[in-house]
This record gives sequence, structure tokens and C-alpha cells, in this order.
Amino acid sequence: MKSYRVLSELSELSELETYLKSCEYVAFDTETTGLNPRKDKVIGFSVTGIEGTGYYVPFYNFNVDSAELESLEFLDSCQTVFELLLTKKLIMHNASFDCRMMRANFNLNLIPALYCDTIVLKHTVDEDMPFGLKDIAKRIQNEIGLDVTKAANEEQVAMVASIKQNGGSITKDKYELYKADLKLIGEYACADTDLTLRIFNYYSTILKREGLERFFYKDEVMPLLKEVTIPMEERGVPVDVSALQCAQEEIILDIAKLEKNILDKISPYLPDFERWYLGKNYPPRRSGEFAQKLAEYARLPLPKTKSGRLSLSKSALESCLPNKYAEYLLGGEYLDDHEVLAVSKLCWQDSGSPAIINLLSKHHLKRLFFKILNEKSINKTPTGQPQADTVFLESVRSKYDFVPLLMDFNKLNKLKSAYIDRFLSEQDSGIFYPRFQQHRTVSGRYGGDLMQLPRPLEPGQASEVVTKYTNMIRKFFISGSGYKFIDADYESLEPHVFAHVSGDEGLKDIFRSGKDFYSSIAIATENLNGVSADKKSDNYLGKVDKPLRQKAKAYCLGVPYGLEAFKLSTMLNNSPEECEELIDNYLSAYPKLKSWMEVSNEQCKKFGTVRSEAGRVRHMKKAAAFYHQDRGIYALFDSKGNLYDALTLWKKHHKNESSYKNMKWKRKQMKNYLNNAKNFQIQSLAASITNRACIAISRELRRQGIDGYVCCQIHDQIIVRLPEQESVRFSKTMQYLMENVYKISLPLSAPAQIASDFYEGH
DNA sequence: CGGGCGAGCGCC
DNA sequence: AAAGGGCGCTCGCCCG
Repeated sequence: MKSYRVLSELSELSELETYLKSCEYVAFDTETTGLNPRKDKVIGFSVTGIEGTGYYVPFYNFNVDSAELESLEFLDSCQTVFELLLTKKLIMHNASFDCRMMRANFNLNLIPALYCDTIVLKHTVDEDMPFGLKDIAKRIQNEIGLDVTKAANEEQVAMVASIKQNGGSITKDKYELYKADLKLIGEYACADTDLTLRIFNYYSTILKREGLERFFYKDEVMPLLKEVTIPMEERGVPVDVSALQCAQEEIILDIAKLEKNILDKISPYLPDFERWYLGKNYPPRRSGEFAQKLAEYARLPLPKTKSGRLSLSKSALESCLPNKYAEYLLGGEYLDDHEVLAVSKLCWQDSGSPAIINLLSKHHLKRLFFKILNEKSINKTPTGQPQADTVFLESVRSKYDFVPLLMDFNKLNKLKSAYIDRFLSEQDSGIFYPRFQQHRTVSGRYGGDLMQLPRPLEPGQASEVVTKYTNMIRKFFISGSGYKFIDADYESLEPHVFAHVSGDEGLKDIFRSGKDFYSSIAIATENLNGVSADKKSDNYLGKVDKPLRQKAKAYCLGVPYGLEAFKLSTMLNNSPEECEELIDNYLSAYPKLKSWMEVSNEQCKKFGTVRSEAGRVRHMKKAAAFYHQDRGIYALFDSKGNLYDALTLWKKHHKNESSYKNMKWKRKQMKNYLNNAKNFQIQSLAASITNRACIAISRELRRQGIDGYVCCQIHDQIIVRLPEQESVRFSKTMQYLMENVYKISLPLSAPAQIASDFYEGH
């Protein structure tokens, strides 16, 4: 039986204190007025130390009569409880949020007491979605012995009813939980901490069983969260607001200019487009918008209704006879095509859109290219639709003078909406608070909103206007006065890790000799003579035959991640046979790479898990299930245990459409698992190297008492923000740590630069 | 009108 | 007949 207590009297606090004293592990959760720690209030918190129990301490109550939050006496009397919390092992679900909320509201730093975040705990033993508290609980409800589904539904219904009754809003963007009845909030808050504790207990057993405790608590996950992630999200990065505003104004003008130019140039094709568009959106009708506009167009002498529209009643229309338009509206069949078009256009004009073709709509562009201009698409989307993507546009670039403009138009719009507009609208007093989520990728990389900052372009790589705005984006992030950034990128981290993980001495030697990775592989694979992989040599491949090096770039990492001859042939414009040979030669040149790939496949099939050298596990239960359940006619594997190729599968099953479809889907999944198993070992180790460097850097900053922090991590790049006077000295320390905290069999290099924005030094 | 989704494109 | 991994964000469009 569950027993949740919602405190109402100050005297009850001592009960809570006794409860806390008796528990070692305590689940903790805040209830708030919103998601912004800098603006929103903590209205109360709940704790659970024993499954099935919980306490809620309310700080605010929503007064329905005054429609205001009123503060309660617990607000000033919680010091003892707060201090007690700091002595516990706290369990939270999405701890970054609660920790930042508590510090912003009460200047209480819970990070030192934070023991486990159940989101990253769940992620460490099960990387796949979902990660919401209740969603996780639903998945394991049999194991934890609760009907979470039922309880969650009831809770949802009760909360929504209460919020609505008290005049609150329940939309996704504005969910005013704090307006629900206090008692209800309190009980459900306790239910949440109860779930959190149960989830913790459940996954802790698995963590231990899988030997992941050290990886989780000591080496990476929790230290990264406590010492890097939360501080990073809490402090944010300054942005240059006025530069953002200028850029926004400017790019709007440049986009408008491009749009006008494009519309002028495509005007010969627009009548065809218009016919299609109007016919689709405003087809002839005897009622509604079209009928109204038709009556207007025909100037029918009709009386007006109260709402100001023309009355299309039978008697009114009959009084207009004889008239072909009135006849049509009364049920007649005939209406002239060009008149239909004219009326549709009147309807469209009312919509107020500036142009009939929307250059942002892929739908519209596809119509233009594939139906009106009768071009053939190059690629198809996964759903079989023709694609009007950059590959296609590139192919018709010289054929139509508007296409280069359209490509620029696309890029500029992307830069505007994804970067300029977003950073401007989300910045808060000149600080952008990025998210860094440790559970969003299977590899243990961060997921977040700073991961896709465009990399700067060299002059000539793109048109002038695109280069201008692309190179602006990283400059918006500034260190601010008195502060500097130290910005350090690992030099080709993923290729280094790849060479290390493969265990192939030939691959490793490339880096040991300081030669160019792609050129070396091209020379070894294709038996090239008279060229060198030495970047300083006169006959350096990258200099004397750049396309050959580019070719190698396409397959060096692609092949180990599962790239096959057919796909490669489309990338290189070679025959599949040639590519088959190329791949064979590549793998023969580096025999350990080949055997590593085979071992990885075996591991994935037989056990359904792979482990990165740093200790993270990728769980692929289904891969092992496919392999071990593999029987008879529906087998995915041949007698040697190799995945059937697509052609064999087709031969075996194409006569039965549905089972072929099913087998194809299964094979695709299995192939994906096999590829992912290989990719994971490399990507995940690279992520661990960067993550552990971040932890070491944060610790060193703290040890030296420097007011600095890791403010951004983008896969193989770490940016620290710190006081200017410390920057030069600490940059050496930072570089040393990045190159040395996690040792692999090759030396790593991470040159550190001092900068005042994210662009400098690139 | 909000949610969901496909398509496209940005990053490593 | 098929066609490299990991992501996030934005858009337009569709649907209830």
C-alpha cells in the first residue's frame, strides 16, 4: 500500500527529518512553474527513501480566487531539511533540471549529493528509447510490480481536470501544472519520486550484473554529468546579441533579393504551376469560399447575409436567372476552365500569400522540376518519392540559370532559421543556454543544440553570400569581457581511434609516420606508384591527384561501417565490379582490419552486445534473436552463418510478396545491427576520450581554483571559457589533458587555441 | 490548431 | 535487388 504525505503544518517537518535520517538513498524531484530555472519557481519538492512512501513539501499554493501563487511558511523553514538532503545519496530523474532549479531558487547546490540520475542509468543499460520517467516505468511495470499505465492515465486525467478547473492552460507549450490543487500536485510528486527510486533499484541490479558500475559511477557517466554537463547547462555561453540582430536584418534582405530574382527567372513556368496549384487548393464548388468568389466574379445581384457574405440561397440565386454562373451554383454542370482558374485565383488572393509558388516547399519544387520541366530525379526518398535535393540541383545547375540562386536561397534560409533566429529568440540576457544530453545517442556522445554549428568555409567553397553568413554563425558565440575561450580540437580523432581499434599495424603506422591517412590508404589499396602520402613531398597525392585522395575518403571509414560496392559505385561513378575489387584490395592491404570486422560481426550475432574499449555497452538483443532463431526457409543467414545478400534473399522469397517484404525488412535491421556494432566501437571510444578529457579539465580548473568551465563540447572539440589572465597558462594544461587522460596505442594531438569567439582559430 | 511525420540538411 | 554509422532542427504537409 502506498503512503504519500503532503505536508500542511510546519510541525510535520520533524517527521520528514526522521524519515530522511533513516534512509541512505533518497529520490528527489522538484515541481515548478515552468522549465526555465532563471524565471520559474520551485513550488515544492518530493522525496522517497522507501518504495511506496513519500513526502511532499509545498512552497507555493495557487490561490484560485486571486489567481496568484501565494507563498507558504515552508519556504522559510526548510533549512534543516535542505542540509539533511546534502548528506544523502540523491537519486533524480533528469538531475540537471532539478539541480539548476534548486540552485537558482534557493542557492542550494545539490550536485555534490547527487548520486544517480535514472535517465543516464537507464541509458547505460538500455540505450534505446524511451527516457521519460513514466514511459520507462511502463516498460518495466511487471518487474517493479506496479500498474504504471493505469496510474499514469488516472494521474493525467485528474491533473488536467484540476488545472482546467482552476483556470489553467494544459497545452504542451504551456502546461500550467502549478495551478492544480496542492494536494494533487503533492501526491503525484510523491508518486514520481517513488517511481524514480523503483527504477533506480531495478536498473542498479542490471548495471551490476553487466559489470557497468565502474563505468557509470567512477569512470564516465555520473562524473561527466555532475562535473561537466550540469555546470555547462547552468552557465551557458554569451552571445553577441547586436551582431545577431544585424545579421537577421541583413539576411532577410538577401533572401528577399534572391527570391525575387528566382521568381523572375522562373516566370515562364509559372502559368503551368498556377493551374496545378489552384486546381488542387481551390477546386470549383457550389458552396463555401469558391462559390462566394464566383458570385463576386460574376457580379450576381445577391443580398448579403448578417455576416456580410453573399446569400447563396436557392431563391436568391433563382432571382438571378438567366445567368450561367447562377445556373452553375444551382447545380448546373458547365463552367469554363479559364473562369474556374480566375475564380480560384481570387480565392488565393484572399489568402494574402505574396507568391503562388513557395520556394521553401519541397512539394512545389518537385512539381516544378519533375512535372513542369520534366526533369528526371536522381535519388528517391525512403518512401519512393523523387528527391529535389542538393545532388539533384547540382546536376541541373548549369541547365537553368535560377538553380544556383535557388541553392543559395535554400542555404540562407537554413542558416537563418536554424541558427540566427533560434539563437536570437532563445538567448536570455545575452546568454545562450544550450542543452547537452547524455542519453540521446547510443554511442555516449552528447545530443544537443550546439552540435550542428556550421563549420567555416574557405573562400571559393561556396558562393560569396553563403560563405559570408556561414562564417558568421560561430562568431555569435563570444567569451565576453575579461574572459577568453580555449578551443581545442583533436586532430582526426575518429581515424586515430579507428586505426587503434582495428589493431592493424599498417593503419597505425600511417599515423606514426605522420603521413596523410587517406593518401596512404589509396596508395596501399590501389598499388599506386610515383606518388607519396607525405604531405611535404612534391608528389604528394593530395597535390598531384586530388580526386584519387577524395576517392579514398569515400571508402576508408565507409567500408568498415558497412558501405558496400553498389553504394560506393554510385558515389564514385565506377562500376560495382570495380568497387568490389577496390574493397577487397583495401581489406587485403590491412588484414587485421578485416579480421576485426569479422570478430565484430560474430560478437554482434552471437551475444547481441558489443563493448567499447572504454567500457560502454551497445545492447542489440534483437540481433542475437535474429541469429539464434534463424530457421529453415525464413533463415537470414547461410550455413556458414553469414547474412544472405539481397539478391539471394530476393531469389528465395520474391514470389511471395508479403514474406519477401518481411525478410527484406529483417535483413535491413540485421545489417544495421552489424554495421552499428562496428561503428559503435569506434564512435563510442572517441566519445569516451573526449568526455573523459572534459572531466579531467573540469577537475583541474577546480583544483587550481580557476573560475572557468567547459562551456561546449562538439564531439572532438572542447571549448573552455575562463578568465583572460589564466588562458595562456591553462591552454597548455588543457592540451596535455586531452592528449593524455585516455591513452590509446597511438599518440593523440589536440592543439589548443585562445580565442574570443567560436570562429577564431579555424 | 497542435501533434506527428517525411524530407532536407547541418554536424562529427 | 541492393545502397555506411550517429545525431538535431526546421520546414511543409497531413490529419484529427
